[in-house]
Amino acid sequence: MNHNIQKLRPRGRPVKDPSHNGRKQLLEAAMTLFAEQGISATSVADIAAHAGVTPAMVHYYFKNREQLLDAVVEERLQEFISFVWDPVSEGGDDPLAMLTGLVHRIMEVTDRMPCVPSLWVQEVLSEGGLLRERVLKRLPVDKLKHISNSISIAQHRGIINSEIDPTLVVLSVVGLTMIPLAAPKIWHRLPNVERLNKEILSRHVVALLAYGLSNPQRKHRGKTTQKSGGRDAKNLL
Amino acid sequence: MNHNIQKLRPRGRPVKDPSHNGRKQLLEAAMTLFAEQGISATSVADIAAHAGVTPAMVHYYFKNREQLLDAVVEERLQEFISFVWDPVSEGGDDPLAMLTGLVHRIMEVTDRMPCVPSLWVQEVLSEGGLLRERVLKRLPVDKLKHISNSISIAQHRGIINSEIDPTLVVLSVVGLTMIPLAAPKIWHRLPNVERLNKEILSRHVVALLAYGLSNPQRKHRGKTTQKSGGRDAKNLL
Amino acid sequence: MNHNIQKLRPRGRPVKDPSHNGRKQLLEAAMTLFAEQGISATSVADIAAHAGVTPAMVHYYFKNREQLLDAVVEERLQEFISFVWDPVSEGGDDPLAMLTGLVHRIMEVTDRMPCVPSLWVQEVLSEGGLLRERVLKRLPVDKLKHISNSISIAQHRGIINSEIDPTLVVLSVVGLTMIPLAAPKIWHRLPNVERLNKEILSRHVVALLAYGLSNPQRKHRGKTTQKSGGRDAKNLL
Amino acid sequence: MNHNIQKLRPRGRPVKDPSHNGRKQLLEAAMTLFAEQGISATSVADIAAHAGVTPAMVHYYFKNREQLLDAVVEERLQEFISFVWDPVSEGGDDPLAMLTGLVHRIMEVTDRMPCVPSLWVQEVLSEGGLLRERVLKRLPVDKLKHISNSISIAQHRGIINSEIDPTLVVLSVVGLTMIPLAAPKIWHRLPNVERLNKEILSRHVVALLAYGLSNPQRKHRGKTTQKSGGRDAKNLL
DNA sequence: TATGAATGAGTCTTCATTCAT
DNA sequence: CATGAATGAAGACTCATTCAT
Repeated sequence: MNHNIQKLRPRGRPVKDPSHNGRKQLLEAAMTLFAEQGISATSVADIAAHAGVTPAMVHYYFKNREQLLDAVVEERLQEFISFVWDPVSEGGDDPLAMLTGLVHRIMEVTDRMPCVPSLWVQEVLSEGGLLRERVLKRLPVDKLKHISNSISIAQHRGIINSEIDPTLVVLSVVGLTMIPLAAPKIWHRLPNVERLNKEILSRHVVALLAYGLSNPQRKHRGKTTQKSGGRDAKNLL
Repeated sequence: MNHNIQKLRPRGRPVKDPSHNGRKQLLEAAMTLFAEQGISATSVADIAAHAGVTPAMVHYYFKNREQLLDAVVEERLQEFISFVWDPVSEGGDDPLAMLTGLVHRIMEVTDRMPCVPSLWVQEVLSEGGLLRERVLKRLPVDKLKHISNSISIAQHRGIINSEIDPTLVVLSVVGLTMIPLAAPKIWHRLPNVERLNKEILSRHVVALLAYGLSNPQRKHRGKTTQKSGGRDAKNLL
Repeated sequence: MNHNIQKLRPRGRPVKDPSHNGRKQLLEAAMTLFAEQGISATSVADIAAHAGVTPAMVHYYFKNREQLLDAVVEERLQEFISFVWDPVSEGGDDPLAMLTGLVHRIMEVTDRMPCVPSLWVQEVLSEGGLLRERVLKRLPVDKLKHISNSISIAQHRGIINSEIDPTLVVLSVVGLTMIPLAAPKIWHRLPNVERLNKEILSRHVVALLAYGLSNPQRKHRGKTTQKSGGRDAKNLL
Repeated sequence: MNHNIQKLRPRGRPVKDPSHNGRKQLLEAAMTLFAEQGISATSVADIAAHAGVTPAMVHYYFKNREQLLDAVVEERLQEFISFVWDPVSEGGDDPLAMLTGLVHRIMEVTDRMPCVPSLWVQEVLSEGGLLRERVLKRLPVDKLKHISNSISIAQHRGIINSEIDPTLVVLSVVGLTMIPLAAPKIWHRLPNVERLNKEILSRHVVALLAYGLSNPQRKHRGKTTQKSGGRDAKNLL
């Protein structure tokens, strides 16, 4: 408004915080707010305010709300997907190893990108998620297939529990990891759960995937269960 | 508030379908749309249109958008919670039985209330979920505690895998069931997963909880794992 | 809704509070709320709620919001006008007597109709007052003229202050009485003014009209007034 | 909050009149319409239309209807209050001089701010006036007290009519000036009152305050006043 | 690069009014 | 006499978007 003040400053590049990259900050603000409130509940003005600029700047950098969402996927979620999935070699054949690898990498990458789980749960996994289509196109379908195929094979060899559904396993991994990571704040309020400790979560999920609740060290396992069938989970304990 | 302008056409109620309960239909429409699009993305007008009435009717029956959300929780989600949790007796002491009970009841009740999982994932589990506070107040904290306590005890007796975190188990059950139920449409698009079959899902989750991927009928289990500790899941298969 | 209960009661006149006249109560509620909040700020629903009935009843009795305003004027403000103006005989010729009469009757009638001053100030005197047209038609123009004529004549005779504008006098009376009566609650908040005491107000206004601030008993202003006391404004002229 | 629909036509700012300050014009429009119709009867859209912009602009400049009212008080009525009251020195001790000063300044300032009297009558003096609280906080309580105290003292000295209520005098001044100024249009319709002439009104009010209807020059009321003319109300005390 | 002013469309909510019961 | 259900219009406010500067 007060243009007189401008006149007193040197021309050319305006006085500016050099460590300040508008686009990146806006993308960061968008990620944060989208994760906190959901995309639909976050206005362009919210994002601008959170980054300390005017809403017009959001359009300057991203043209569109729609293209801002594109950028979120291309520049952030893609990184997440790559980090988690790239190491899954399609030649590998130990399903549990592949799955625990997924779990560990999900834990690792969410240190750097803490917004992702919340975003993923709300905007990818949910029915009307605004990023779903965009993200689905970027998932490594071949690797997903490879995992479920490996599990099928292991089941036929009697190595893996035949009641497990091979095509649901990756989804189970996602559910087991992303849900607790998505809303850490909430779990304080449940009894005994204090802060979400990622090491504990990681160990918990891996253990569950490996043996479920059953204690793999228990002696009597093997023979007895053979008879009684062991199939009836209710007899486990 | 200029109430003083003469209106040109008469207003009021036209013909009416006699078999028709406005409030219930609106609540149903709200549930459906909230589950499909998320609450923030669903306008009062959307809901009204879906129920075939004018937006004003939503305010007639619910006064507020906020109170519509209250009604969703009080009249729908409470039913879900009760159905799933009421049978969990605090005297019971077999954790796996309690958990499989939860799983089976979640499957059963979502036949009648197919919108719930999507709603739950988006609006209860997510960081900024609009129903979170409302729902959290209605969760049976004592029963949650009871389950985690039972697991702890079973762990000390060597019956349950000590790497499992007792306080995370219920959340794991939620993640394992709700995520696949929340967005059935999407999974067609992943390889091999056609329609979500609840029986298969149910068996899968129960199996995972009981033994994880490991095959409970395998003979050599027991002694070998005792030595190697079985701790390193990567060595399992 | 529950018509079965109706069947059990005797037919004919329904069980009803005999002292309950819907129309009158609604009119009363309307007066009260119009005075408190202004007409524009008062909805039909407000009025109905204040009278303990449904908004539809307001339309049952008054057909229209507009016709409710008509009723307020015809059945309430007309009474006020008549009470205040009817005794002003067009044959009388003592202006101050006529004015003090107005003042006293305004005070008297507002005991019975405490809402009127507020209504008058907001909806008759104000630029866009919603009752203005309706009320103006009912003012006794002849009597207004008679008063200003009487004052003119008295001025020519040297009896009345020549700087007084005859046509503004009645308006001055209105301003002097109605403004303090219109918002009694507010004046507590000004220094020293506790409750509005009508006797004090009445004496104040009459005194002001008679002599203004000047002390009629002051010696240099004339010996005669000393005797007659000058206290009784009615004796002034 | 469905922000995700593609819009068909571009929006944004079209041509613009360069000689034009949006905020000020809106405030002016608001003053005018509030005075004409009352605040409750004036919609944001009315104000915008009167200023030749869209309703959204009102929210752009004032955020809120409520904050628009704040601005009216802070930026307009405060000016009025200051102009009228600032010159009232708390050291002065001639009550009538102070009052006639108030009258003259009210007349003067309403030339520049013709909307104020109507606004004041409707929204400050009236029971449910929407500006009442805001304005009351800004009245110079000390000066009000000072005036009523001065009158009390003068009454004890026998200089001022003892039937006058000191605390009601300022309110009387308000009623005598504001009511006629508030609705000038209406008074054409009463007999003889053509256009409201401020000089006449001013002289009328001052005369009324000084001597009421009584003629200060009347012989029997004192010889002295005959000489001094008595016309100048300021000489009264 | 950055902003202030502006807009049309949409959202939530309230309102006066109607009418079958 | 009384109400519940229903409506179209209008109210306040928000939003994504544009553009001159």
